[in-house]
Amino acid sequence: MSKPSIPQGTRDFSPAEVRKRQYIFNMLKNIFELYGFQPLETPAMENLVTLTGKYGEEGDRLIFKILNNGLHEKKDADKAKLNEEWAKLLGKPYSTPVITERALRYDLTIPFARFVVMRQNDIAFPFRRYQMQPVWRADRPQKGRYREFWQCDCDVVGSTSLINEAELLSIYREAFHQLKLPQVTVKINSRKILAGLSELCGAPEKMMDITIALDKLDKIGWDGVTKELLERGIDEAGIEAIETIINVKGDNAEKLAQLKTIMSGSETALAGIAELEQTLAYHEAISNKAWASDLRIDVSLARGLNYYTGVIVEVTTDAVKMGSIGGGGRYDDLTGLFGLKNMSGVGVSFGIDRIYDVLEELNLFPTALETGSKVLLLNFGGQNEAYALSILGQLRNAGIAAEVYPDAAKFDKQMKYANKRNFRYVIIPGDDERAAGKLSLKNFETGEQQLTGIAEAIDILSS
RNA sequence: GAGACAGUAGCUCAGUUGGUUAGAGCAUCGGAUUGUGGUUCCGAAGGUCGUGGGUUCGAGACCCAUUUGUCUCCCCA
Repeated sequence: MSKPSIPQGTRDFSPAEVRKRQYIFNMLKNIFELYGFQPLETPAMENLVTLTGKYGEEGDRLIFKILNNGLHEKKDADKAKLNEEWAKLLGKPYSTPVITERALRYDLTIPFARFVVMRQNDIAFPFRRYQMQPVWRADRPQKGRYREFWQCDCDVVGSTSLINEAELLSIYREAFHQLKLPQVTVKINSRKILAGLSELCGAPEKMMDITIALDKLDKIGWDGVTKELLERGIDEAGIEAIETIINVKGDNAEKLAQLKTIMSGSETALAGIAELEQTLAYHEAISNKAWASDLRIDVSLARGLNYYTGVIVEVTTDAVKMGSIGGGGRYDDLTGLFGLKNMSGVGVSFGIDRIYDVLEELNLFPTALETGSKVLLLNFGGQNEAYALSILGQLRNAGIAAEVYPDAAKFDKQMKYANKRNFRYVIIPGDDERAAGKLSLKNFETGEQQLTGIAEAIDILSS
């Protein structure tokens, strides 16, 4: 007999783990609702064509494809076709509707864009929605990386106002503040500054190369970035220009002022700088001084996804060695991929599995999360069992979460069960109690026990 | 796609340059104790040592292959 297992990179969530995850989900949901976002859910699977080509070459390889079923029902002609396609498939990274035409959701943004295009006539724009669902990636799992993980996304589509950016920054900072996550940095940058950067170093067509190299600054340092820039065909003068810009120091206002001077030769960069300035001003107006996170302009922030066009954001914590715990940005033409032009959107995503791992590692979950039933009724069988059931019904009618031990097992066994399940009270409805029309109520934290009437017990349990 | 490490009871792990019948803790079940748990004591059950081959008088240990998992690079949340 082989031991059961689950697929690599997936996890079961025990009752205690689910409660902790729900603690995060509920907190985020409340914030999203407070900011006027509406819930949305989309299918676990999408048509493959909806997803392919949206996440870059690397992303396409990481999409989980679903094998068509019902193959046994195919006619002979289809079977021949099938064999032919299989032969092609085995050779190279190739896919065909004969073999697969559906795939598991890779993120929440593309399905959202698809939804917006499909329902464009019903939606009141600007449309603000949040979505908390699992996504799947055929990546190699490692610390903080899973093949099935949840994203909590929050996007506004149909408005170019930077108020949206400012509000999303607030949502991030409010959420991490409420979760009490320490040493959080919300990094902000603009794709337009990166585009301007590539103009200034004389290689506007190399923007992707520059951003990819620059994104690794934290990991490989400036020397490593220099090396990578050279490999990607940036000349010495260009690298020097990049270095000047990267080395801009000071608070956000000081950085912006310096960038304005250094990058005055690029209209694009100046537009990006103005965007950040306005975003920060809006954010200042709606933010709360109590939020502990650091909101910092970081010119080296790049972000992988290629559809971002304006402001980009990424959230990290220095408290634990972990990749980013959230990210997002502005995409001017997301729905254009599905034929709807001039529909700008901006959104952020919370990586709640990583947030969970960080809170767990730092022991930051509230201790009172493990609730569940408050009281267990012991079972003495026969008429006592019937008596216990009548009490059980009365407790539940009074809104008290209660359970009865389903078998007339040994007293000791039932008590041990109550202890292990962390019940706060145990009710002992035995012969004596039943004869008196009362019950024994034992407080499992203090060990105290008292004989009371049912109404009085309900009073105690309700408080 | 590339690399490092690991796989022994349900779980976490010991296991001496290769030497009788492979151990512990926790969990489970039974008993001391058929109305009093969390902190008692006694006992029982539980193993093709991931799989296949090889070296050897002898392999849980050494070698090769394979598989699964963890981690790192790449990329990402």
